[in-house]
Amino acid sequence: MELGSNTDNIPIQKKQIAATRDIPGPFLDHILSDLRRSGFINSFRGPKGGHLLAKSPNQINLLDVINNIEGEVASLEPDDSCCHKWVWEELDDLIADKLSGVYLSDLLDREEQDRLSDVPNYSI
Amino acid sequence: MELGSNTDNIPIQKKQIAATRDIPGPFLDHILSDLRRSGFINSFRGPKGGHLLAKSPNQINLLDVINNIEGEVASLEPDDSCCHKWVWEELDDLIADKLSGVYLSDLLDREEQDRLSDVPNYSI
DNA sequence: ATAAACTTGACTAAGTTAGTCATCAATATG
DNA sequence: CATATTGATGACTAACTTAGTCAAGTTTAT
Repeated sequence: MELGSNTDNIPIQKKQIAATRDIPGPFLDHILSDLRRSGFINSFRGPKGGHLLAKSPNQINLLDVINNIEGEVASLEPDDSCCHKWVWEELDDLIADKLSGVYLSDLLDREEQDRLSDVPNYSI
Repeated sequence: MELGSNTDNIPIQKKQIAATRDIPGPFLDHILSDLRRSGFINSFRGPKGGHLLAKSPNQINLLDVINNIEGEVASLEPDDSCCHKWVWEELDDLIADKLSGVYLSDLLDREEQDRLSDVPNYSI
């Protein structure tokens, strides 16, 4: 989200992400590492280093992110003859369909929407 | 499933369920206990005791079973203002919709279907 | 050269799941 | 009415996952 909301091409540093999104720094390392390995972000070392989204937010959907980072949503083995597998397969398909239709840009839009509708109250 | 496939009104014993469905006896105790507490089955003690479904298989759907036994599918607290909650809410609704449409009778039908189509092969 | 940043991997604590095990409670039957 | 058969319950355990911490590195702008 933080990288997606960054419109200029200057890398954003871990410290800023951690502070803004309230994620412990050392844990954020792992998240960034996962995103990097999966090709969602590019990272740059050294002073003035940081992280940039590798694709546009409207080309990144939740199914891709989850599949790449946590392993397949549908974690049933093909040869798994467990009873009633069909229910879980149908459910997996449903979930995959839903998630593949939600893009990072949707999350960003919604966040902006929520921020705007959060009307400040000045009454005493 | 085992209780659902029982058409006469004679209670089925834990031992038979454990053997047919390949579930360790002591673990089955817990499962039966959960089902009993949630009102899905009635249990009878003593010799000739056993377990019976409390409702007809077409009145038991997966959402009810899961909600009663494992707690709500949608385990988000109402006051949880976590970011992007809306995605998970929409997903929860989708899953609940799907599961509420799958009845124990559906599982039983499908199992019977699979059993029948499992054509034995007598070729040498 | 050096300090600011990212990189990696080993470790840990809490929570969940799938069990085991011992003990108790109810009841059909001789 | 004794007793074997069956279910009921709760304390415990092992494996796995998740959300982290921490201590080394490596890279690079200045």
